[in-house]
Amino acid sequence: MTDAARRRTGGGRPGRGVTLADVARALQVSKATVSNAYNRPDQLSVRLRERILSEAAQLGYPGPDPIAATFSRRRAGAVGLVFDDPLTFALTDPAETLFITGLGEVCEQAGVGLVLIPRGSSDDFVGRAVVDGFVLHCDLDGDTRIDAAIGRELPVVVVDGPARPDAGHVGIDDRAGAAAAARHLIDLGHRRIAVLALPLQGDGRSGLADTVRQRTARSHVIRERLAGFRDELTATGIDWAEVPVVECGPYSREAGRRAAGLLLDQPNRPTALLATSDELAVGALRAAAERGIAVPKQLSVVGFDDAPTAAWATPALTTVHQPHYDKGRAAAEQLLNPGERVDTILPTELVIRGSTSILI
Amino acid sequence: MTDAARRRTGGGRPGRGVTLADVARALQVSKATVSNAYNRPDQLSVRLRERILSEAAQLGYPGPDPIAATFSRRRAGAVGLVFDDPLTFALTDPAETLFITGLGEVCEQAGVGLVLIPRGSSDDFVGRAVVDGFVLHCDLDGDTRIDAAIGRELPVVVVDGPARPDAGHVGIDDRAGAAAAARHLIDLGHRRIAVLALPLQGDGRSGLADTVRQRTARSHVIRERLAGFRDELTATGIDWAEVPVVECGPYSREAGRRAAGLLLDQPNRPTALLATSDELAVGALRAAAERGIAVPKQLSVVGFDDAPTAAWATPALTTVHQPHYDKGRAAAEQLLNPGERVDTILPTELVIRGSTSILI
DNA sequence: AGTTCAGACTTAACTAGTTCAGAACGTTAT
DNA sequence: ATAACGTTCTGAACTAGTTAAGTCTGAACT
Repeated sequence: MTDAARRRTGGGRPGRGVTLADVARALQVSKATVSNAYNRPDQLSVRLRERILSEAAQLGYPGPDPIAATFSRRRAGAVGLVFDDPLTFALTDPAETLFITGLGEVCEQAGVGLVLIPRGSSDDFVGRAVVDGFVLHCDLDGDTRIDAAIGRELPVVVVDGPARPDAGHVGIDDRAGAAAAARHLIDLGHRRIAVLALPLQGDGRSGLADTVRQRTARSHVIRERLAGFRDELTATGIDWAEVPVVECGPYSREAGRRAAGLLLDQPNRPTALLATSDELAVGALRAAAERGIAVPKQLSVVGFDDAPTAAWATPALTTVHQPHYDKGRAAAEQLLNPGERVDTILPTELVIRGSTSILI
Repeated sequence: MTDAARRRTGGGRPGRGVTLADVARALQVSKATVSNAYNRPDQLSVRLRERILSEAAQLGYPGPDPIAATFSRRRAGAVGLVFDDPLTFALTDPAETLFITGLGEVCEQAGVGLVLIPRGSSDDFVGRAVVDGFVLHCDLDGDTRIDAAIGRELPVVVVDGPARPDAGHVGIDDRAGAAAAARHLIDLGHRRIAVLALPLQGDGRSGLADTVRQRTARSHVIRERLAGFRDELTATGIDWAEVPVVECGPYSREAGRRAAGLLLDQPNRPTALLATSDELAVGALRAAAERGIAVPKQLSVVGFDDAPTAAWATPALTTVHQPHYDKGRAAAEQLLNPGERVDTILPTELVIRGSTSILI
């Protein structure tokens, strides 16, 4: 029984499978030629190529093993995507989804795969991922996974996190965006304003966040947005220390609903809410509806993100638009195209819809 | 200048990086020992391990190259996920997102990555992906990517698509679920019913689908759901050929809104809509609201999926619940755990909320 | 003193391809 | 006739680790 024949029977796959070398041997050609038959058809005659392909089929050779090819080429053909949150939370946010879509679309066109890197307990997964580069949608100061990615000596793009000299960066001006939202409410006459904030740390705490906790927030984005709110409110003479900032847990919509509920049940309830994400804001809309509080007549709500849900909410949500989809595209393009490190700051824009109105 | 020193400077990374062999040479130990220092600390003395790790740091060795390690181990540490649609559409559906979440969670716990396989123009990406198995959320008959995946001789699980003898399978009883939805409307007294359907083919067509097109639909799931509707309506004496079935394009919500708009603008408009997904149904709710048609008083709407959006819609959507999250988990578990091929059929359940009522 | 054994480390085989520099050979231009 | 050239194919180096089996050493036990 020949080697090839024994393998073909593969009555339980005990030995390795058929390899490119087997095909080459069977046809008395070199490995290079077989490899070319698959990868560079112009490098051999049509006749020989057909013979090789048919012999391969005969032997049950499934084509060059991608793992070995990756090794030879020293190119994985995939980029890794790292989130702050475990997948469970990350994908529940439509804004994040939109980001991935943009990222995925560029990857798709470039023919590279997208690897969702598991969160795990350590940085291990970043160190072990078979990828040609990383996009880190990581926002927390001192996230060791950013260092781990850069340590791999692969191209790295950090999105929304703090810019670093040794990695590309894509982000928005969170502070200015937030300031525009706050200014809008102030212009409408609101003074009793409360804030719904995404988690400030990675520690799972929620509830009222005092100014110390705000200052020591590890989340770069949230710190910036709170600063934007503060800038405008303070400029209007409102004492920021008196502004309730409620930190919400994961599963934003439900968390926003609960947090808004607490604020709205207070005797001297706010006339407007600033949320650091649309999901929180949509939760707040629900909380208001449950209490018979009319939005925007009795309560104005502003979101942040302009996720697809914002336009579909009832009432449609006034929010700070940021180009999530373009953020994904920009990150992927920066990663896939060689060249100098760049720092892309995309524009934000206040989108006024039906959830805000003049204070009566 | 020694080899190692030259590499350390790496003034433009012209040569390869530092390898495990370099570290071994520098310390006069074997490659095996250096490998063990990283992968099996119990195989060498603590002292030596520390020396190795510190020398590695000194030389700027970033640890064993994952690509080479993958090649040696012949294990990628990742599973591939294949969708029907390009990522652009796939991720816009919250139900799909929930599925990925379940899948991702099991992978995360098992420490394996999740690779989103690009759609591309051919099956190439399936043939070239560096993975240990595939989950195919593929629904279209004759999808060659399923064959390509099975051809790789890796474990494969097909979700929602037609069951195959040579691959695992996870699905629901679409026909029964759809029948329950139709029965519900019939029990409420509705007789003038129209259907909003997800795409029947991969051909991008939309609009009224006649019974021929319904029968020849390549989408297994949609064919089954339509059959479920038909079963119940026909049993009640309604002529199925007279029931308008409108096929909607991608970006379901907007497509559903448009399709529902067409139906509702007709002189003898339906009193109830059956949608094959919640996104379509939510679009229909919007179309009704835009026309001042009260739901559920003047129009009943039933969805399918019970995606998170269903409960948050106004009014909350009556829909057929299916366990997307568990579907994802089941698929991952089946893929990661060796053993016999199994066929998992998960339960569906009609969830009655506020979008349906008795015909007045 | 000899046997046994565990711990620490080495040897060498193995993973399955890709790719570049040439070789062989027929064809075309000078 | 000869040089130049293009096509087709080969040889051999190269990718960077993992791992099973084996060697060596010293200590404990008989």
